[in-house]
Amino acid sequence: MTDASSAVTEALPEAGSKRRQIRPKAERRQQLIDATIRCIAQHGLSAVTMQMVTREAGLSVGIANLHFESKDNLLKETLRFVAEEYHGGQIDIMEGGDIPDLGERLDALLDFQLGRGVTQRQKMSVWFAYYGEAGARPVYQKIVSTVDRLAAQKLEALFTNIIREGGYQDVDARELATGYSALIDGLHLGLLVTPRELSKRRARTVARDFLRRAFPRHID
Amino acid sequence: MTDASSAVTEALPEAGSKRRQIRPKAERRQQLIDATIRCIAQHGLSAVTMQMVTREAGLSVGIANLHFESKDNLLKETLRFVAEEYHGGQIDIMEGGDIPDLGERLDALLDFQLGRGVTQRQKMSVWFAYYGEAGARPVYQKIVSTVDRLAAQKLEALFTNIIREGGYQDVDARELATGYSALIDGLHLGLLVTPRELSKRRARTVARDFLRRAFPRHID
DNA sequence: ACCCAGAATGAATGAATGTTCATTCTTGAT
DNA sequence: ATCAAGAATGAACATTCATTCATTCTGGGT
Repeated sequence: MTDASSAVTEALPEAGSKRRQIRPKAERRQQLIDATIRCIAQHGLSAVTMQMVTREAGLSVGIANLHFESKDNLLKETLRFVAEEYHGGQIDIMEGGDIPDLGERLDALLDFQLGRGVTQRQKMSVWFAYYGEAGARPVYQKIVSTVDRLAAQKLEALFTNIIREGGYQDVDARELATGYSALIDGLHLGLLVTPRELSKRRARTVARDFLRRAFPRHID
Repeated sequence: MTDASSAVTEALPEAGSKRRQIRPKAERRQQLIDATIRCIAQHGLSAVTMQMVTREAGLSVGIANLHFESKDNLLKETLRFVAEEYHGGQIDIMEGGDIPDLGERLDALLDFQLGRGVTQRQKMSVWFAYYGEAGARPVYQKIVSTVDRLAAQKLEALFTNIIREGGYQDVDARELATGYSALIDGLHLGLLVTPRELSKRRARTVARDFLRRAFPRHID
């Protein structure tokens, strides 16, 4: 898990290649999940069909039900993949022994959450497509809750360390972590829905200022 | 517009009432929009069907295409209604001559954004269901952008006044408004997807602390 | 060179859904 | 009472989609 940036954007395999290839199950599964992500980002969750996904993957319709039992399951597994990739990436950074300085670690986290190119936008689309359905789908809620809780704990731990190190007064790590997470989610939403109003640069600034106001001796 | 809390929760009309009623067009339209909101909240946007909506409204299938030309249009109008209601409510408070004290006005805004009961949760579901599709649907993006921009301007104006009144230094109204809006959106998301982790009370506290940190002389 | 486990295919199937429209019913005006 | 305008109905239709499965094909093992 947590390759942090799988090649979802890769082009379709060349047309004309009629020859049927046999590949291991795990590979086909990932291929289908990647295609699903692209389809959701481009057409929206409610418009995604099996034919669309398998076509995007360059495979036949029957294969989806061979490797996943149903469409529902494919969508569920796709959400799980995106959730684990995103949260896994965050957790790697927050635990990260590779960055000893806590301020720098914060910056790296922010970079991960609001950086990157087109790929990130695709993932964002998927992310919120599922959020939209989560209210009516306990399965989705559970998947997101599980990874979310872990990431929230790690963030709280990081904040606790920073508060101790900086000797900040009147700051509650847990509450600040909740606020920061919500802020990042809200900024993602803004980037997705009103990209004209909110540039990636400005989103970064806003998030950074939030952190600076809380931890002035660690940021900037 | 901006009744701020229409009776979307009202029960179905008594069964057994076979008598067909003729009502003005505007009333039927609202009836169908309300039913659509309930259906989206309960079943998710992608599972909503015309039969489901008209049944929920206690009407026949044909009527939806009589008052709205298509399902697409019904969904579009439903989004427009929710967007205008939510943003309209905010704007009323922010412009509000009824609350002269700026600190109290901020509190009233927060109350509107994170208060209320079940109705609010229904609206939230609808809200994010559309956000999820917005990436792939320019129409939705446009509807949201339009009302969003106006609300953002009003919020910035309010913050500007508060900054002037409080003599706060090193605070940019526009940036703070972006941050606050994103924070509220993110908290809504948390309330919807992980209600177990984030109570309404805690969401309020988090948002309030954001404001207090920025405007200490106006909050608390 | 042969074989076969199981990967891959895609035409066929049946269920679900959006939309239409001929018909019925209601209401207010005459 | 009568009538016309148009609101409301819901069976019928055409389409789309998920799923199935009989068949074909592939590649590693012998």
